Amino acid sequence: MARGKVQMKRIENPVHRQVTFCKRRAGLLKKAKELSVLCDAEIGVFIFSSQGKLFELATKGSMQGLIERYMKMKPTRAPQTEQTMETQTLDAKKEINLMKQEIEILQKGLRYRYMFDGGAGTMTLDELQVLEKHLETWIYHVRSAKMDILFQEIQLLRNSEGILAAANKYLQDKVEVNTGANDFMPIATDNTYPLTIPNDIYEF
Amino acid sequence: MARGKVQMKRIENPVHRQVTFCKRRAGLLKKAKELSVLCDAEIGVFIFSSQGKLFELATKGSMQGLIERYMKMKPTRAPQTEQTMETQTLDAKKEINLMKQEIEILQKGLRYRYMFDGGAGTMTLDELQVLEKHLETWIYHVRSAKMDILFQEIQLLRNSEGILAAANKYLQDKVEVNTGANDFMPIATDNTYPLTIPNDIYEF
DNA sequence: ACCTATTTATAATC
DNA sequence: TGATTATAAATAGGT
Repeated sequence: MARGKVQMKRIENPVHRQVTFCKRRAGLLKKAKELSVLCDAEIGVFIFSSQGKLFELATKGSMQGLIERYMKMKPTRAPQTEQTMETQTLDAKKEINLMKQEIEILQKGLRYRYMFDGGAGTMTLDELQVLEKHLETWIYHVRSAKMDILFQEIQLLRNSEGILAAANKYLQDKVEVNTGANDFMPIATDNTYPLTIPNDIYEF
Repeated sequence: MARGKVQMKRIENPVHRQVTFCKRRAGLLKKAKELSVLCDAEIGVFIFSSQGKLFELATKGSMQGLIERYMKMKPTRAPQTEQTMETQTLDAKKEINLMKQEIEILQKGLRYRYMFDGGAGTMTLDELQVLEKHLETWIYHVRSAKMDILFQEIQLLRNSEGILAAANKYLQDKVEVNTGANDFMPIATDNTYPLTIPNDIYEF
Protein backbone atom coordinates (compact mmCIF):
# COMPACT_ATOMS: atom_id res chain seq x y z
CA MET A 1 0.00 0.00 0.00
CA ALA A 2 2.82 2.28 -0.37
CA ARG A 3 5.64 3.03 -2.68
CA GLY A 4 3.99 0.98 -5.31
CA LYS A 5 0.91 -1.07 -5.66
CA VAL A 6 1.03 -4.72 -4.80
CA GLN A 7 -0.26 -7.59 -6.86
CA MET A 8 -2.80 -9.74 -5.13
CA LYS A 9 -0.88 -12.94 -5.38
CA ARG A 10 1.56 -14.88 -3.29
CA ILE A 11 4.81 -12.96 -2.78
CA GLU A 12 7.54 -15.14 -4.22
CA ASN A 13 10.56 -13.57 -2.56
CA PRO A 14 10.59 -15.32 0.82
CA VAL A 15 12.19 -12.42 2.65
CA HIS A 16 9.64 -9.97 1.36
CA ARG A 17 6.96 -12.45 2.18
CA GLN A 18 8.12 -12.84 5.74
CA VAL A 19 8.38 -9.10 6.30
CA THR A 20 5.00 -8.47 4.80
CA PHE A 21 3.55 -11.26 6.88
CA CYS A 22 4.76 -9.67 10.09
CA LYS A 23 3.54 -6.22 9.21
CA ARG A 24 0.18 -7.20 7.86
CA ARG A 25 -0.42 -9.66 10.66
CA ALA A 26 0.09 -6.86 13.15
CA GLY A 27 -2.19 -4.64 11.14
CA LEU A 28 -4.91 -7.24 10.94
CA LEU A 29 -4.90 -7.93 14.64
CA LYS A 30 -4.95 -4.22 15.38
CA LYS A 31 -7.94 -3.73 13.13
CA ALA A 32 -9.70 -6.61 14.79
CA LYS A 33 -9.19 -5.12 18.21
CA GLU A 34 -10.42 -1.76 17.01
CA LEU A 35 -13.54 -3.20 15.50
CA SER A 36 -14.23 -5.06 18.70
CA VAL A 37 -13.89 -1.98 20.85
CA LEU A 38 -15.64 0.50 18.60
CA CYS A 39 -18.61 -1.69 17.77
CA ASP A 40 -18.80 -3.85 20.86
CA ALA A 41 -18.26 -7.02 18.86
CA GLU A 42 -16.63 -10.24 19.92
CA ILE A 43 -13.93 -11.31 17.51
CA GLY A 44 -11.68 -14.31 17.12
CA VAL A 45 -8.83 -14.56 14.65
CA PHE A 46 -6.33 -17.26 14.02
CA ILE A 47 -3.52 -17.19 11.55
CA PHE A 48 -1.37 -20.11 10.53
CA SER A 49 1.79 -18.92 8.85
CA SER A 50 3.05 -20.89 5.88
CA GLN A 51 5.51 -22.53 8.25
CA GLY A 52 2.65 -23.61 10.43
CA LYS A 53 3.19 -21.17 13.25
CA LEU A 54 0.01 -20.07 14.98
CA PHE A 55 -0.99 -16.52 15.87
CA GLU A 56 -4.28 -15.87 17.52
CA LEU A 57 -6.48 -13.19 19.00
CA ALA A 58 -9.70 -13.37 20.98
CA THR A 59 -11.08 -10.00 21.88
CA LYS A 60 -13.31 -10.76 24.79
CA GLY A 61 -13.34 -14.13 26.48
CA SER A 62 -10.99 -16.87 25.44
CA MET A 63 -10.62 -18.45 22.04
CA GLN A 64 -12.14 -21.55 23.58
CA GLY A 65 -15.25 -19.68 24.50
CA LEU A 66 -15.48 -18.18 21.05
CA ILE A 67 -15.15 -21.54 19.40
CA GLU A 68 -17.84 -22.96 21.62
CA ARG A 69 -20.11 -20.09 20.78
CA TYR A 70 -19.35 -20.63 17.13
CA MET A 71 -20.11 -24.33 17.40
CA LYS A 72 -23.38 -23.59 19.08
CA MET A 73 -24.46 -21.49 16.12
CA LYS A 74 -23.26 -24.01 13.56
CA PRO A 75 -24.09 -27.57 14.55
CA THR A 76 -21.94 -28.92 11.74
CA ARG A 77 -20.96 -32.40 12.69
CA ALA A 78 -19.23 -31.74 16.00
CA PRO A 79 -19.24 -35.05 17.81
CA GLN A 80 -16.38 -34.06 20.06
CA THR A 81 -18.33 -34.71 23.22
CA GLU A 82 -18.43 -38.27 24.39
CA GLN A 83 -20.92 -39.92 26.66
CA THR A 84 -18.88 -38.84 29.64
CA MET A 85 -20.71 -35.69 30.45
CA GLU A 86 -24.20 -36.80 29.88
CA THR A 87 -25.86 -36.60 33.24
CA GLN A 88 -24.01 -34.41 35.68
CA THR A 89 -22.43 -31.95 33.36
CA LEU A 90 -25.54 -31.43 31.35
CA ASP A 91 -27.56 -30.77 34.43
CA ALA A 92 -24.94 -28.42 35.68
CA LYS A 93 -24.88 -26.56 32.42
CA LYS A 94 -28.61 -26.26 32.43
CA GLU A 95 -28.49 -24.90 35.91
CA ILE A 96 -25.78 -22.47 34.97
CA ASN A 97 -27.81 -21.20 32.08
CA LEU A 98 -30.84 -20.71 34.26
CA MET A 99 -28.82 -18.70 36.69
CA LYS A 100 -27.24 -16.69 33.97
CA GLN A 101 -30.71 -15.80 32.80
CA GLU A 102 -31.66 -14.84 36.29
CA ILE A 103 -28.67 -12.58 36.68
CA GLU A 104 -29.40 -11.18 33.26
CA ILE A 105 -32.91 -10.32 34.33
CA LEU A 106 -31.74 -8.76 37.53
CA GLN A 107 -29.21 -6.72 35.66
CA LYS A 108 -31.34 -5.83 32.71
CA GLY A 109 -33.65 -3.69 34.70
CA LEU A 110 -35.69 -5.43 37.31
CA ARG A 111 -38.43 -5.95 34.82
CA TYR A 112 -40.80 -7.31 37.37
CA ARG A 113 -40.72 -4.14 39.36
CA TYR A 114 -40.12 -1.36 36.93
CA MET A 115 -41.37 -2.62 33.64
CA PHE A 116 -44.99 -2.13 32.97
CA ASP A 117 -45.39 -4.51 30.13
CA GLY A 118 -43.79 -7.50 31.77
CA GLY A 119 -42.40 -8.81 28.54
CA ALA A 120 -40.20 -7.76 25.67
CA GLY A 121 -37.49 -5.32 26.55
CA THR A 122 -39.37 -2.26 25.44
CA MET A 123 -39.27 0.45 28.04
CA THR A 124 -40.36 3.91 27.15
CA LEU A 125 -38.12 6.89 27.49
CA ASP A 126 -40.01 8.07 30.55
CA GLU A 127 -39.73 4.70 32.20
CA LEU A 128 -36.04 4.64 31.51
CA GLN A 129 -35.70 8.11 32.92
CA VAL A 130 -37.41 7.05 36.11
CA LEU A 131 -35.33 3.92 36.34
CA GLU A 132 -32.16 5.90 35.88
CA LYS A 133 -33.08 8.26 38.69
CA HIS A 134 -33.85 5.31 40.94
CA LEU A 135 -30.56 3.71 40.14
CA GLU A 136 -28.71 6.90 40.86
CA THR A 137 -30.16 7.31 44.31
CA TRP A 138 -29.74 3.63 44.93
CA ILE A 139 -26.08 3.67 44.07
CA TYR A 140 -25.70 6.71 46.25
CA HIS A 141 -27.16 4.81 49.17
CA VAL A 142 -24.99 1.81 48.49
CA ARG A 143 -21.93 4.01 48.55
CA SER A 144 -23.12 5.59 51.76
CA ALA A 145 -23.57 2.19 53.33
CA LYS A 146 -20.10 1.19 52.21
CA MET A 147 -18.66 4.29 53.77
CA ASP A 148 -20.52 3.65 56.98
CA ILE A 149 -19.02 0.22 57.24
CA LEU A 150 -15.55 1.47 56.51
CA PHE A 151 -15.95 4.18 59.09
CA GLN A 152 -17.11 1.74 61.70
CA GLU A 153 -14.14 -0.48 61.06
CA ILE A 154 -11.79 2.38 61.46
CA GLN A 155 -13.42 3.41 64.69
CA LEU A 156 -13.04 -0.13 65.86
CA LEU A 157 -9.38 -0.14 64.99
CA ARG A 158 -8.88 3.12 66.80
CA ASN A 159 -10.61 1.73 69.84
CA SER A 160 -8.63 -1.46 69.97
CA GLU A 161 -5.56 0.60 69.53
CA GLY A 162 -6.58 2.68 72.49
CA ILE A 163 -7.05 -0.47 74.51
CA LEU A 164 -3.64 -1.72 73.55
CA ALA A 165 -2.08 1.56 74.49
CA ALA A 166 -3.78 1.48 77.85
CA ALA A 167 -2.70 -2.08 78.55
CA ASN A 168 0.80 -1.18 77.56
CA LYS A 169 0.82 1.77 79.84
CA TYR A 170 -0.39 -0.41 82.67
CA LEU A 171 2.34 -2.97 82.13
CA GLN A 172 4.92 -0.27 81.92
CA ASP A 173 3.87 1.23 85.21
CA LYS A 174 3.96 -2.17 86.80
CA VAL A 175 7.47 -2.78 85.62
CA GLU A 176 8.55 0.59 86.89
CA VAL A 177 7.17 -0.18 90.32
CA ASN A 178 8.89 -3.52 90.44
CA THR A 179 12.32 -2.35 89.35
CA GLY A 180 12.21 1.09 90.81
CA ALA A 181 13.73 2.40 87.65
CA ASN A 182 12.55 3.81 84.38
CA ASP A 183 15.75 4.13 82.42
CA PHE A 184 14.56 1.98 79.58
CA MET A 185 12.81 2.78 76.42
CA PRO A 186 9.07 2.81 76.68
CA ILE A 187 7.55 -0.15 74.99
CA ALA A 188 4.96 1.87 73.24
CA THR A 189 5.13 5.30 71.74
CA ASP A 190 2.59 7.83 72.78
CA ASN A 191 1.63 8.11 69.23
CA THR A 192 -2.03 8.38 69.94
CA TYR A 193 -3.24 7.94 66.39
CA PRO A 194 -0.85 6.30 64.01
CA LEU A 195 -3.91 5.66 61.93
CA THR A 196 -4.46 9.06 60.49
CA ILE A 197 -6.80 8.86 57.58
CA PRO A 198 -8.17 12.25 56.67
CA ASN A 199 -11.89 12.32 57.12
CA ASP A 200 -12.63 13.54 53.65
CA ILE A 201 -11.98 10.14 52.14
CA TYR A 202 -15.50 9.36 53.17
CA GLU A 203 -16.92 11.79 50.66
CA PHE A 204 -16.81 11.13 46.95
CA MET B 1 -9.29 7.41 9.58
CA ALA B 2 -10.94 10.09 7.71
CA ARG B 3 -12.59 13.39 8.30
CA GLY B 4 -11.64 13.26 11.89
CA LYS B 5 -9.89 10.95 14.24
CA VAL B 6 -11.88 8.45 16.20
CA GLN B 7 -11.65 7.68 19.90
CA MET B 8 -10.88 4.08 20.70
CA LYS B 9 -13.99 3.40 22.68
CA ARG B 10 -17.42 2.03 22.04
CA ILE B 11 -19.39 4.27 19.70
CA GLU B 12 -22.49 5.32 21.59
CA ASN B 13 -24.66 6.49 18.72
CA PRO B 14 -26.24 3.24 17.55
CA VAL B 15 -26.52 4.30 13.93
CA HIS B 16 -22.93 5.36 13.72
CA ARG B 17 -21.97 2.16 15.47
CA GLN B 18 -23.85 0.02 12.98
CA VAL B 19 -22.43 1.84 9.97
CA THR B 20 -18.91 1.64 11.30
CA PHE B 21 -19.41 -2.01 12.06
CA CYS B 22 -20.36 -2.78 8.49
CA LYS B 23 -17.53 -0.80 6.98
CA ARG B 24 -14.81 -2.03 9.26
CA ARG B 25 -16.04 -5.58 9.16
CA ALA B 26 -15.68 -5.54 5.40
CA GLY B 27 -12.25 -3.98 5.76
CA LEU B 28 -11.11 -6.57 8.26
CA LEU B 29 -12.21 -9.50 6.14
CA LYS B 30 -10.58 -7.99 3.10
CA LYS B 31 -7.31 -7.56 4.95
CA ALA B 32 -7.51 -11.14 6.15
CA LYS B 33 -7.98 -12.43 2.63
CA GLU B 34 -5.09 -10.31 1.37
CA LEU B 35 -2.76 -11.53 4.08
CA SER B 36 -3.72 -15.07 3.29
CA VAL B 37 -3.02 -14.70 -0.42
CA LEU B 38 0.11 -12.61 -0.21
CA CYS B 39 1.80 -14.63 2.48
CA ASP B 40 0.30 -18.02 1.90
CA ALA B 41 -1.21 -18.17 5.36
CA GLU B 42 -4.32 -19.91 6.52
CA ILE B 43 -6.63 -17.60 8.35
CA GLY B 44 -9.88 -17.93 10.23
CA VAL B 45 -11.92 -15.02 11.52
CA PHE B 46 -15.21 -14.89 13.28
CA ILE B 47 -17.06 -11.83 14.36
CA PHE B 48 -20.06 -11.75 16.63
CA SER B 49 -21.89 -8.46 16.34
CA SER B 50 -23.25 -6.92 19.50
CA GLN B 51 -26.64 -8.30 18.50
CA GLY B 52 -25.12 -11.75 18.32
CA LYS B 53 -25.05 -12.08 14.55
CA LEU B 54 -22.17 -14.13 13.24
CA PHE B 55 -19.83 -13.25 10.38
CA GLU B 56 -17.04 -15.58 9.47
CA LEU B 57 -14.22 -16.16 7.07
CA ALA B 58 -11.98 -19.15 6.50
CA THR B 59 -9.37 -18.56 3.85
CA LYS B 60 -8.45 -22.04 2.82
CA GLY B 61 -10.34 -25.09 3.98
CA SER B 62 -13.45 -24.80 6.09
CA MET B 63 -13.79 -23.14 9.43
CA GLN B 64 -14.27 -26.60 10.87
CA GLY B 65 -10.90 -27.70 9.57
CA LEU B 66 -9.26 -24.60 10.93
CA ILE B 67 -10.78 -25.11 14.33
CA GLU B 68 -9.61 -28.70 14.38
CA ARG B 69 -6.14 -27.64 13.45
CA TYR B 70 -6.27 -25.02 16.13
CA MET B 71 -7.41 -27.54 18.70
CA LYS B 72 -4.61 -29.86 17.76
CA MET B 73 -2.05 -27.19 18.49
CA LYS B 74 -3.61 -26.23 21.80
CA PRO B 75 -4.44 -29.21 23.99
CA THR B 76 -6.28 -26.60 26.07
CA ARG B 77 -6.11 -28.63 29.22
CA ALA B 78 -8.94 -30.83 28.03
CA PRO B 79 -7.63 -34.31 27.24
CA GLN B 80 -11.05 -35.89 27.57
CA THR B 81 -12.60 -38.46 29.85
CA GLU B 82 -12.14 -39.18 33.51
CA GLN B 83 -10.35 -36.34 35.16
CA THR B 84 -11.84 -33.91 32.73
CA MET B 85 -15.28 -34.65 33.90
CA GLU B 86 -14.24 -34.39 37.51
CA THR B 87 -12.57 -31.07 37.07
CA GLN B 88 -15.27 -29.81 34.79
CA THR B 89 -17.91 -30.74 37.25
CA LEU B 90 -15.96 -29.13 40.01
CA ASP B 91 -15.49 -26.00 37.98
CA ALA B 92 -19.13 -25.96 37.13
CA LYS B 93 -20.07 -26.32 40.75
CA LYS B 94 -17.73 -23.55 41.68
CA GLU B 95 -19.23 -21.39 39.02
CA ILE B 96 -22.70 -22.25 40.16
CA ASN B 97 -21.85 -21.30 43.70
CA LEU B 98 -20.36 -18.02 42.59
CA MET B 99 -23.46 -17.21 40.63
CA LYS B 100 -25.69 -18.19 43.50
CA GLN B 101 -23.83 -15.77 45.66
CA GLU B 102 -24.19 -13.10 43.08
CA ILE B 103 -27.89 -13.67 42.76
CA GLU B 104 -28.16 -13.63 46.50
CA ILE B 105 -26.43 -10.30 46.62
CA LEU B 106 -28.56 -8.80 43.93
CA GLN B 107 -31.73 -9.99 45.54
CA LYS B 108 -30.61 -8.80 48.90
CA GLY B 109 -29.85 -5.47 47.40
CA LEU B 110 -33.26 -5.31 45.84
CA ARG B 111 -34.97 -6.30 49.04
CA TYR B 112 -33.27 -3.58 50.96
CA ARG B 113 -33.71 -1.05 48.25
CA TYR B 114 -36.28 0.87 50.21
CA MET B 115 -34.83 0.34 53.62
CA PHE B 116 -31.75 2.48 53.48
CA ASP B 117 -33.25 4.99 55.84
CA GLY B 118 -33.68 2.31 58.46
CA GLY B 119 -30.31 0.72 58.05
CA ALA B 120 -29.81 -1.94 55.40
CA GLY B 121 -27.12 -3.03 57.75
CA THR B 122 -27.35 -6.62 56.69
CA MET B 123 -25.10 -6.35 53.69
CA THR B 124 -21.39 -6.76 54.08
CA LEU B 125 -18.83 -4.52 52.50
CA ASP B 126 -18.04 -7.08 49.85
CA GLU B 127 -21.67 -7.52 48.99
CA LEU B 128 -22.13 -3.81 48.71
CA GLN B 129 -19.10 -3.64 46.46
CA VAL B 130 -20.60 -6.22 44.12
CA LEU B 131 -23.95 -4.53 44.19
CA GLU B 132 -22.36 -1.22 43.33
CA LYS B 133 -20.64 -2.72 40.30
CA HIS B 134 -23.91 -4.18 39.13
CA LEU B 135 -25.68 -0.92 39.54
CA GLU B 136 -23.01 0.83 37.56
CA THR B 137 -23.31 -1.47 34.57
CA TRP B 138 -27.03 -1.39 34.90
CA ILE B 139 -27.17 2.38 34.78
CA TYR B 140 -24.86 2.27 31.82
CA HIS B 141 -27.28 0.04 29.96
CA VAL B 142 -30.21 2.24 30.86
CA ARG B 143 -28.44 5.27 29.49
CA SER B 144 -27.57 3.42 26.34
CA ALA B 145 -31.20 2.47 25.86
CA LYS B 146 -32.26 6.05 26.43
CA MET B 147 -29.86 7.26 23.80
CA ASP B 148 -31.15 4.71 21.33
CA ILE B 149 -34.69 5.91 21.80
CA LEU B 150 -33.79 9.56 21.55
CA PHE B 151 -31.88 8.96 18.40
CA GLN B 152 -34.71 7.05 16.81
CA GLU B 153 -37.15 9.82 17.66
CA ILE B 154 -34.93 12.45 16.16
CA GLN B 155 -34.51 10.45 13.00
CA LEU B 156 -38.26 10.13 12.82
CA LEU B 157 -38.79 13.84 13.32
CA ARG B 158 -36.26 14.68 10.69
CA ASN B 159 -37.95 12.37 8.26
CA SER B 160 -41.46 13.63 8.84
CA GLU B 161 -40.20 17.15 8.66
CA GLY B 162 -38.69 16.46 5.29
CA ILE B 163 -41.99 15.08 4.10
CA LEU B 164 -43.87 18.13 5.33
CA ALA B 165 -41.44 20.46 3.66
CA ALA B 166 -41.78 18.62 0.38
CA ALA B 167 -45.58 18.65 0.54
CA ASN B 168 -45.53 22.34 1.31
CA LYS B 169 -43.31 23.06 -1.62
CA TYR B 170 -45.59 21.11 -3.87
CA LEU B 171 -48.67 23.06 -2.74
CA GLN B 172 -46.86 26.33 -3.11
CA ASP B 173 -45.88 25.57 -6.67
CA LYS B 174 -49.44 24.57 -7.47
CA VAL B 175 -50.80 27.86 -6.12
CA GLU B 176 -48.28 29.80 -8.14
CA VAL B 177 -49.34 28.06 -11.32
CA ASN B 178 -53.03 28.65 -10.65
CA THR B 179 -52.79 32.32 -9.79
CA GLY B 180 -49.96 33.21 -12.06
CA ALA B 181 -48.60 35.34 -9.27
CA ASN B 182 -46.37 34.88 -6.30
CA ASP B 183 -46.83 38.12 -4.42
CA PHE B 184 -47.90 36.45 -1.24
CA MET B 185 -46.05 35.22 1.71
CA PRO B 186 -44.81 31.70 1.41
CA ILE B 187 -46.73 29.35 3.59
CA ALA B 188 -43.70 27.81 5.09
CA THR B 189 -40.29 29.11 5.83
CA ASP B 190 -37.38 27.45 4.13
CA ASN B 191 -36.05 26.67 7.51
CA THR B 192 -34.83 23.25 6.60
CA TYR B 193 -33.92 22.06 10.05
CA PRO B 194 -35.57 23.87 12.90
CA LEU B 195 -34.63 20.84 14.93
CA THR B 196 -30.96 21.41 15.31
CA ILE B 197 -29.67 19.23 18.04
CA PRO B 198 -25.93 18.94 17.86
CA ASN B 199 -24.88 15.42 17.26
CA ASP B 200 -22.55 15.29 20.18
CA ILE B 201 -25.38 14.90 22.60
CA TYR B 202 -25.11 11.25 21.81
CA GLU B 203 -21.76 11.00 23.43
CA PHE B 204 -21.43 11.10 27.14
C1' DA C 1 -25.41 3.90 -1.14
C1' DC C 2 -21.91 7.00 -2.77
C1' DC C 3 -18.30 10.82 -2.08
C1' DT C 4 -13.95 12.91 -0.51
C1' DA C 5 -10.91 14.91 3.01
C1' DT C 6 -8.15 12.80 6.14
C1' DT C 7 -6.14 9.33 8.75
C1' DT C 8 -3.85 4.81 8.65
C1' DA C 9 -1.38 1.13 6.92
C1' DT C 10 2.47 -0.26 4.71
C1' DA C 11 6.14 -1.19 0.52
C1' DA C 12 10.32 0.21 -0.43
C1' DT C 13 14.45 1.74 1.24
C1' DC C 14 18.07 2.59 4.34
C1' DT D 1 15.07 -6.05 13.16
C1' DG D 2 13.99 -0.99 13.49
C1' DA D 3 13.20 3.63 11.72
C1' DT D 4 11.71 6.63 7.74
C1' DT D 5 8.91 8.14 4.10
C1' DA D 6 6.21 8.33 0.01
C1' DT D 7 2.15 6.45 -1.37
C1' DA D 8 -1.83 3.25 -1.46
C1' DA D 9 -5.91 2.05 1.27
C1' DA D 10 -9.31 2.55 4.57
C1' DT D 11 -12.73 5.14 6.34
C1' DA D 12 -15.48 9.21 9.21
C1' DG D 13 -18.54 12.37 8.31
C1' DG D 14 -21.60 14.18 4.81
C1' DT D 15 -25.05 14.06 1.18
